[in-house]
Amino acid sequence: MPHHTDQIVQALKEKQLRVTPQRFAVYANLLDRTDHPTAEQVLLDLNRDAPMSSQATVYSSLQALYKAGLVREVLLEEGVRRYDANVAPHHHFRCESCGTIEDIAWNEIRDLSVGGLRPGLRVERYEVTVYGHCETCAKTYSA
Amino acid sequence: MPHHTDQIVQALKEKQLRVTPQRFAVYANLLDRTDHPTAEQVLLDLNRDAPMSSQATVYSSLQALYKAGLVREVLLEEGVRRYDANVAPHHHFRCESCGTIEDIAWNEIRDLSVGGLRPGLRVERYEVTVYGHCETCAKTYSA
DNA sequence: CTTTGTGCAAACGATTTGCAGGATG
DNA sequence: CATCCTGCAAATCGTTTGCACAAAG
Repeated sequence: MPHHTDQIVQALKEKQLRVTPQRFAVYANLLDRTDHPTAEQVLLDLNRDAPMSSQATVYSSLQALYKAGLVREVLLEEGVRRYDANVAPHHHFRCESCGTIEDIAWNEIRDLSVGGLRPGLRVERYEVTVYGHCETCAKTYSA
Repeated sequence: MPHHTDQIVQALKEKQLRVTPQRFAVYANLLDRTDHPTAEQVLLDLNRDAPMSSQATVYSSLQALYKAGLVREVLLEEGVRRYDANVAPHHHFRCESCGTIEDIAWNEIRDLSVGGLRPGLRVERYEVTVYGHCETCAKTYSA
């Protein structure tokens, strides 16, 4: 339980978001997982035990959190929109076999020289996506 | 007209794809543009003068070309699937103001050390996405 | 001629929206 | 107590599919 109720409430309030049970639950859920779930996965998780939220509300909560800058969207597969509560700059690794996505800490990829691009372009930020196979899949489908 | 009819026909045949007017047109269209269009944009372009192809056919042509490895999908915005006939490895620049996407030649970004990742991960390839503002937008909304 | 592609319209799945009732600040 | 949120159902949008006919090899 790495995240305190108070911290979450605090974060929401700072962003002028009303603290409702549903919105709180969505954000807490995202903070507690690192698997970049989709809206539906969050919904399923929230309603695992007892009904907690509806589809429409999860979508709107995610949208609110996104606009507030508390979560980011991760787009690495066609037609799949994932969410991530880790908003600090970082990169991603995607396993081509099982599809899992894991974070790569920002400083694990260094020395990236983006300075040499066409002059006139104003570079603001960048992101690296690494594709390959995770441990498990590398073993299973090894080669 | 940088691409010859014969080359296109040749490329399709090599991939065991039947050469139909529609499929030819879709591929030729992609080869002639660098703006990473969506399926709908390709369709509109093909039917600009006279009806040339249908929605379903453009979708299936793109799918066939994609599976054959003649085009790639580019996913930088939520819910927008773009296509690119440049299948050589390269990076992308996306203007946050006008949304245009342009290619960054592979060798324009060097010295990327992907070796330091968690051992066990088998890295196959990577891609860099750079976000910022293009010349035009940098001027207009300058800061 | 056998196989594959085309085009229409209907089907689909993820996301969004309209709206009435309910909760938040 | 004014504003914003929830949840339901209907609407939307891009993409896919079923099928009859046409074209490619």
